[in-house]
Amino acid sequence: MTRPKEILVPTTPHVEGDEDIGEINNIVGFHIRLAHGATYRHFTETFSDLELTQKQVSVLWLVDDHPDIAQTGLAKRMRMDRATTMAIINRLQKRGFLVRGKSKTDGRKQTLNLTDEGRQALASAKVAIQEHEKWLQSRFKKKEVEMLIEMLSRIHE
Amino acid sequence: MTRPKEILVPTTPHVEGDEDIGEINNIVGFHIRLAHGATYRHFTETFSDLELTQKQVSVLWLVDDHPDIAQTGLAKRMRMDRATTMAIINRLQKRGFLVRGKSKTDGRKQTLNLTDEGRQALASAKVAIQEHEKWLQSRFKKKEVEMLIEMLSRIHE
DNA sequence: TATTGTTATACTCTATAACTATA
DNA sequence: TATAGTTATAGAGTATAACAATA
Repeated sequence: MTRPKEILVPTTPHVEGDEDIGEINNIVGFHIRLAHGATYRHFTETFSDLELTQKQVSVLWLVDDHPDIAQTGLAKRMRMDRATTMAIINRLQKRGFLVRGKSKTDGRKQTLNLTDEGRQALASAKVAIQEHEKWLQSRFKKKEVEMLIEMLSRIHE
Repeated sequence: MTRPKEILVPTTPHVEGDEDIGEINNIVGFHIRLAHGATYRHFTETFSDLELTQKQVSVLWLVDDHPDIAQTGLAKRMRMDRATTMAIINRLQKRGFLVRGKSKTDGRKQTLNLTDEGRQALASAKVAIQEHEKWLQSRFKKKEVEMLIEMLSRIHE
């Protein structure tokens, strides 16, 4: 194992010759995971009646915003694999929330659209999302929310 | 379905009487999930040789920092369920990275400690984490990293 | 050749419920 | 009663690989 040449942003003071990368609390990835976990749990509680997951709501929302979107288009926006996208689409289709169609311009592609039931589910979901976001955003000032979104975007864009 | 009374932080201009909560891109939770996904994927690539997940590394790290820690102590620090913690511990034990012992002060509790193999795995993991964090933190100035961690902490604490 | 959708497969994370042992 | 660990179970997300149809 070769010794790393560069140690980036050691937010804790380092003793000369110290090759430790510091405390786990200074690891950004650690906090992203914890924050995601906390958000996930609160979301699940908020949505226990609706029985919709974060992913499923996001997909419904995006399909509603982009009628006739193809699965690959969805996959790109969600930063997901094709196979992963399929799994989620299948579940939503089974519950009658969306329908697959055939693209007129490209025989390989399919179109995705919400059913009336899907639109209704999305409307309920948006009410719950609002509550969920209130829980989340209550920790921040308006400016901070913008900053947080901007910083997170730098990671996933 | 009752109409929500309060609409918190609508970062897009709202038409009078508009009950829509806005664009999905203004939802903090959406960005947390995307950022987590991106981080997760990069982590997985970085750790493909070591065959360790984020959770597993975090557990190794925390056990190393807190010798004789009990599973519930670990669960608290990781914001995890007892059963979820068990599953992860079991995998790490099977690979010989940590050992369970008996607490001398409380018969119900067990102690967790790394084996030499576990310490070696952690050392390798920390090198990879460094690379991973470099990828992550390269998007930010040092001050921004601190801010991001502080804001994420408000969510999971 | 590349893209899109599909299927099969497998692993991790997550949570709930019920059980045992100990405090 | 409450806490700690355990086991069984189940669902969701993630990814890889291989295949068919189309561009």
